[in-house]
Amino acid sequence: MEELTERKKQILNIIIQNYLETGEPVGSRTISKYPDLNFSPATIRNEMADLEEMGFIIQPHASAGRIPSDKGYRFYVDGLIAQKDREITEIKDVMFERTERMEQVLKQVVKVLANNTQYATMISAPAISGTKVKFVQLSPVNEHQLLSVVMMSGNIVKNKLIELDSPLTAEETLKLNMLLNSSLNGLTIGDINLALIAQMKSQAGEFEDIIEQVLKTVADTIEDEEGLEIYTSGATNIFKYPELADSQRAKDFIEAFEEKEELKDLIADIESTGEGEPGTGIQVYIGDESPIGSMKDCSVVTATYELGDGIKGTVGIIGPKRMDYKNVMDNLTSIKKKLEQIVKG
Amino acid sequence: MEELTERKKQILNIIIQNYLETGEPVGSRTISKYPDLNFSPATIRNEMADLEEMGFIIQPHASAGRIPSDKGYRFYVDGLIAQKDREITEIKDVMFERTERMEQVLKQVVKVLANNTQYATMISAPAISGTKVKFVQLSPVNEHQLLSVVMMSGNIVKNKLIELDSPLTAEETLKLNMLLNSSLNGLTIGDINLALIAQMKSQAGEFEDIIEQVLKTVADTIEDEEGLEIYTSGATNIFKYPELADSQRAKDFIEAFEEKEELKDLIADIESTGEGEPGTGIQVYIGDESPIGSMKDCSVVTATYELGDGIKGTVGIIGPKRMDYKNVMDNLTSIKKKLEQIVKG
DNA sequence: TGTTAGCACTCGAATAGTTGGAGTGCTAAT
DNA sequence: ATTAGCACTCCAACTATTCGAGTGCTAACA
Repeated sequence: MEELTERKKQILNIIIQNYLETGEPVGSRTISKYPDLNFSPATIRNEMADLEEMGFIIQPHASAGRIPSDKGYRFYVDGLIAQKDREITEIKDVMFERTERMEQVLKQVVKVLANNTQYATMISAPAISGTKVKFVQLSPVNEHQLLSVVMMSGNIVKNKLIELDSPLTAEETLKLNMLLNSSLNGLTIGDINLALIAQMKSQAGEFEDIIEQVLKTVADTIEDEEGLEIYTSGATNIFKYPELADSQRAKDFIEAFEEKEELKDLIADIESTGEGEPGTGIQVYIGDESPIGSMKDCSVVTATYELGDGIKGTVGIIGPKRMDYKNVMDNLTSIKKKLEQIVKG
Repeated sequence: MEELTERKKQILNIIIQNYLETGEPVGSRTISKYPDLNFSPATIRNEMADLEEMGFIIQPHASAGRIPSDKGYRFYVDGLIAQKDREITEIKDVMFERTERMEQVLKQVVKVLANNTQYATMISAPAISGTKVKFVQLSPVNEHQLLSVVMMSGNIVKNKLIELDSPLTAEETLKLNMLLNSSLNGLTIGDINLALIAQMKSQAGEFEDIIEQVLKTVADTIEDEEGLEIYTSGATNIFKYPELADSQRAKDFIEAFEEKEELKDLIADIESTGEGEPGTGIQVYIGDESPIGSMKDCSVVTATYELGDGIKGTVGIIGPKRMDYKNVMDNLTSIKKKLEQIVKG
């Protein structure tokens, strides 16, 4: 893949910026009108054909202008991330005064962010990310019940009664115990990802139900202890963006916000991949890059905030791919700073 | 208004039931095909014209069949409520086993209900409804701040600092104190309804902002103490009903579920009006009867559950006007029973 | 060689007609 | 009181038709 010439970059940026503003496909005539680009539409068209061939832009249909592809957005966003001088948009709300409880603060944060950006927002409560599984023990209670005991670091123990469809032999129980311990020992919640779960299930064969229930216990334990609580706001902002507002998509999207399970997966993914550009703590998922199916036509921008001692949380904004990335990143940076100040100040 | 003849009742019931099933306007031909009604379409049409004149049914447009009006639904629902032999649809989920915390149970309840009915559901945590306002005191702190102190029964005290646009004279403060105490003293949260608020505001004249803030403090106090928590589920089920699924309506509806403030108003209203038919504890709001604007095209069916000692909560289902009232009422009755058993068993 | 004017072409969005059927109200006959 | 018959209405679905924005290509040009 050849490098982009300066002029191509310029045109690509114009296309993206214009599309972000208007939401309409951008044509060659429009671009040629930009003052810093003195070329005829025909010339622009040639360049656009190249850009399309390289995969940066797309033609929705033959007689329309171009819109950015995911790769195009990625180019644009990477450019934004590179320029470090993030402008701190002062959050002017009277928040963070009289912080009765962290919970209140977080609820305010998502609301303010949703208001400022007009996108959907979420935040995870600060949590210690180090809690690890120490051991797991399945013990038969009777023919139809199995007691699962999970111990986490810090000697936190949690029990759960699992109902069995059919009795388990002692040997089978032993095998399951070994599988669980060898797979889970020493792992944090962040390490337990979908791939691992799938793998364990396949190894467990017919007992995958039990695996699932044990994992649920582990998850419950960690959540209870760490309080992996997620607050959201502005999910209905999705209706502001016609390309997302059809009912099936909107339903799935809002459901993800109502259930919050998928959001937890997302946050786990974020925290496991580590922060994007060093220092900023800001990460951007464009379209399919996000692990959540119902958000494949969205972009997700997140920031991780740290309160010291490994206590951290994630705050994120989810909107259409053509979101105002700059504003969103500024807001997140600002919020991140504010949150981190709470502890110190 | 003349009484309905037996035949008119029969026809009206057929129209409603058919419309509930199909969602399509019901024509005279369709009705005449019912086995227990041996009349020609023409005869039915005459009756239908009468029913329309009386306001029980509506013609969406000139060449369509009829659909029930709110009054029609009311007729039908009243008929349902009258027949006391509510069928207890056994909730077959494994719920209520191992009730770790009430919170968990309630979250399960709304989910199960939403699944069973395919409507949106809500439940308020059981709360002591007896907490009353003992006194309210406004004290000037300085020119721009006013301290409001609210004491509730049980000697629960809550403070809030109110910002003033302009200073208040001693006389004005006294007047406000008197107004607040005379209006609020001895009232429970249920007694403080919109009408009362409006009345107080009008009496307060230019100080209505202050009244509002004081009332907010009262509400906050009660909530904190009583934990008026609301759990919801299935808000996105609204997309299943085309007549409600247009984006503006859906947005407002789902927003109400996200914010929960309006739901609290609704529950306050329910608890203040007392239970509908004695014994059942089931109440039905059809369309405009509900106090929530975003639900004017919906029906709300609620049941109040009591855990004894004045501790009670409200569980409700919100769906389209053409909801399956019978199934919904059965489900609510069943849940109500189950919840009340938790304490006893 | 890079740029541009000109032109035929394509495609979607919007608008306007066309049709068919379901349902009605009215009248006159039973 | 009931019903058959009929003219009428209106929506929903479908089918042109038009319009304009935008393209790719070719040939001319600097």
